[in-house]
Amino acid sequence: MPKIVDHDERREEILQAAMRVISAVGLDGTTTRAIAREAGYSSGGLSHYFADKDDILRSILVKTHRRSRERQAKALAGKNALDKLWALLLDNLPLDEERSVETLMEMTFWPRAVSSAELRKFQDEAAHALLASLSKLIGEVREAGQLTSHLSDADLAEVLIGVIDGFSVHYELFPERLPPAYQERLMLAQLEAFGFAVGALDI
Amino acid sequence: MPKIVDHDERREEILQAAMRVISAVGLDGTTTRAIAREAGYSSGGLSHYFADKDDILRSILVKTHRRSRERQAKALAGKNALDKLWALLLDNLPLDEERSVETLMEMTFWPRAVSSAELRKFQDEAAHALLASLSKLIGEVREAGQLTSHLSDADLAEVLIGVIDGFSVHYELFPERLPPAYQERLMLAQLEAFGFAVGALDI
Amino acid sequence: MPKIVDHDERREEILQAAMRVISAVGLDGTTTRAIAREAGYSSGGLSHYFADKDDILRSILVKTHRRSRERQAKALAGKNALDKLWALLLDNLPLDEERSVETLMEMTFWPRAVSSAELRKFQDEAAHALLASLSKLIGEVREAGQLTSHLSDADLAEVLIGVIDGFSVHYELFPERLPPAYQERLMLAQLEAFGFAVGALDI
Amino acid sequence: MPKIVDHDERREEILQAAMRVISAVGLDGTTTRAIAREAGYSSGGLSHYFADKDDILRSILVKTHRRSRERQAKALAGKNALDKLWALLLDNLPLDEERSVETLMEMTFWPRAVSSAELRKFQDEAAHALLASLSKLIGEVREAGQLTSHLSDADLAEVLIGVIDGFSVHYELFPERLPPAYQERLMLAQLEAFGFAVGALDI
DNA sequence: CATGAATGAGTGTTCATTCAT
DNA sequence: TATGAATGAACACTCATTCAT
Repeated sequence: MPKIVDHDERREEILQAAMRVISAVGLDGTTTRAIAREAGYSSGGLSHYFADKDDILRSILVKTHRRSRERQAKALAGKNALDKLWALLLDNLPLDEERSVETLMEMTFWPRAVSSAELRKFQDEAAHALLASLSKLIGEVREAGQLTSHLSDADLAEVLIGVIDGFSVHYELFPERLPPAYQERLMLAQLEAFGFAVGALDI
Repeated sequence: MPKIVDHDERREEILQAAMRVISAVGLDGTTTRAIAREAGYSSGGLSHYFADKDDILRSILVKTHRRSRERQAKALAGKNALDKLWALLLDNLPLDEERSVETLMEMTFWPRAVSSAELRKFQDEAAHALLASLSKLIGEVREAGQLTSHLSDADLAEVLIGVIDGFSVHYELFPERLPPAYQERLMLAQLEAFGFAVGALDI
Repeated sequence: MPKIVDHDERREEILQAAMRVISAVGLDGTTTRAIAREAGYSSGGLSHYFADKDDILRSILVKTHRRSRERQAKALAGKNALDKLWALLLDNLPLDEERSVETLMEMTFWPRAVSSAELRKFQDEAAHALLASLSKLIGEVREAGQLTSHLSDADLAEVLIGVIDGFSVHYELFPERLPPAYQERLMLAQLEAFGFAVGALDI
Repeated sequence: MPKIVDHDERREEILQAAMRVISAVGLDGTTTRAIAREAGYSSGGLSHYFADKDDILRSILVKTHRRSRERQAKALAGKNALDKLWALLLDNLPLDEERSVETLMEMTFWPRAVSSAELRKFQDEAAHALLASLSKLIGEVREAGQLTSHLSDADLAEVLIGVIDGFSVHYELFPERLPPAYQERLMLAQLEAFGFAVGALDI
């Protein structure tokens, strides 16, 4: 009997290792050897689990997005529209280690997406999905009489996603300037400023 | 008798060429040869003007920030506080080709800054400078009775810089989703939501 | 209690698989994994039957030559010298699938033999054996009064083996140009031209 | 002024080096590093002159065929059909160092051609060109009344090209068995056997 | 016996950098 | 100054081989 390993589990471990390496030295400084070493393999050991380097990188994004969707599904369950909106916003901010790493990966791939149609398409779809979710929730909040802004749902969603990604960048670069609690407070102020009934939030 | 060349001018040309290359193929795909060719030099010709590749990249950021400061100095001259604030915000958005390229460079270097203390320090100083400028102007606007928000100047500055960088990212990735006019309109709505007297703006 | 397998049989199967792989992708593109997969084994499974890759390749030649000898022994049995000669010539031409594959293997190993003394020795012995057989048969044909050429037996053998290998190469590269029937016809013409009594052949 | 080199000359030198390496260790054992070293370059030095390894290998064949054509053009000039035919046959045999190396290259690429359509096409065209030349000359010889064979021109050409390549293989593998003079004598016997007026040859 | 995970040397290739001209 | 030839380290990737299970 040969040693049997759980391929999905190994892939996950390797992706975690890859993300650690990227966090430490940047995407450009990331070599397959470094990933292999970090994951506890020798130089060619990753080939059992990933076709090539690009497969690893792509898989990081796929995994990150899937995790994010799953986490949000849980975070939003059983809430009213306003609380859902709040939960969705928080979930897209780098408020804990897990989301911080996801944010960093996202940000790391942004410049690459500029010159890669495939990557851009991937990011585009994710951005549209988030915008659509935000818009829908904002519409529901408005219908519930908890929003007074004259801006359209789409406009509001666009502003909110902007703040999210802006905070994300600044937090990754200067974590001490935007600690999680501060991000939350500012995001809440943002909602209040735009006429959301933040007093009704279940915080 | 050696040929006399204007070093600063040549350096500037080379940096422009480098930025064109980076825009086209991304920072990772950028080679010194490609920069040299784009600038009209042969492979080793840049060594007279830059110590090495890193020197070129660093210089792009230095130049970009200096240009930005100079442009803002002009844009802000002879205006009242509210108009200055508006001008400063607009100047940091990718509303024309020049600022779009600057934004792209900035964004391109973000992930590198995560793993480079030197780069991060550079970005940090620039961010603090912008935050300080914004805070100061916001304070002046408040003193002029054109701001009703109960948020602190610093908090408001932080939110505004967040929106700026968020829009920047989205514009570079999906320019058609956030055309300049739309960015302006949303930014104006943002000011209005936070109680700035946008009616008094000289637009 | 270990599974009992017929080693020789397994070796034979593996060699057949190896020859199929070589035919399909060439000797350079042939990997041990590909051979193993083609033979129905997993990656390391061949090690029970062959020491290493080279052992497999070497064995292909050994096997091919042995097969060829056995086949010729049958083909020549009970014939007169002229018919034997004809049968031997035909047997060394790629006139059917089996001989075509043998020919391809032979040809595949030719360039390797140039830089491998061991391989060259092997090929040399085989060539001498064939030359000797041809010479002997030619001598017998001549004694039987069925050959008028003034060339020596050895010279005639050398020319005939040349034609065989020339046709072999061309057939493997461009099979449609030298279909089996055409090869036979030309070989017969060759014999006739050199004064063999081809009319007496039992075709 | 930079060091100016003659690119064509350097390419030629590199190809010569590559051919030496191939002759010594075989095509499979040939690495770009070995070629570079043999040519007097360091590991990456060939990239100025060849796009990649395949470019080098392809160029060897192209060069070999071109050289062969040029040499034949000279060898055939100002001769009658029979002498031309003889010259063409000799020129395609490995009778001196230059032609021996060409033959070895040809033979080295044969097995690769089996599994490479591009390579096969290249070899096919060359073979057809030679066959056509031979056929045409044979026709002219026949018209001149110097050929009595009842075989068609094409059939005769096919047999002759077969002998050529057969001798080529055997010479490369066992040079001492088929020294140049012996090859010539056998080829002459071949012509005589097929009814060519070899007595009229200007040897 | 058979599996397939793991190794690690070796490959082709790229590219920042140096430097003689 | 400018050229472009040359270097050599680094990279992603392949693959024969080993070996615990």
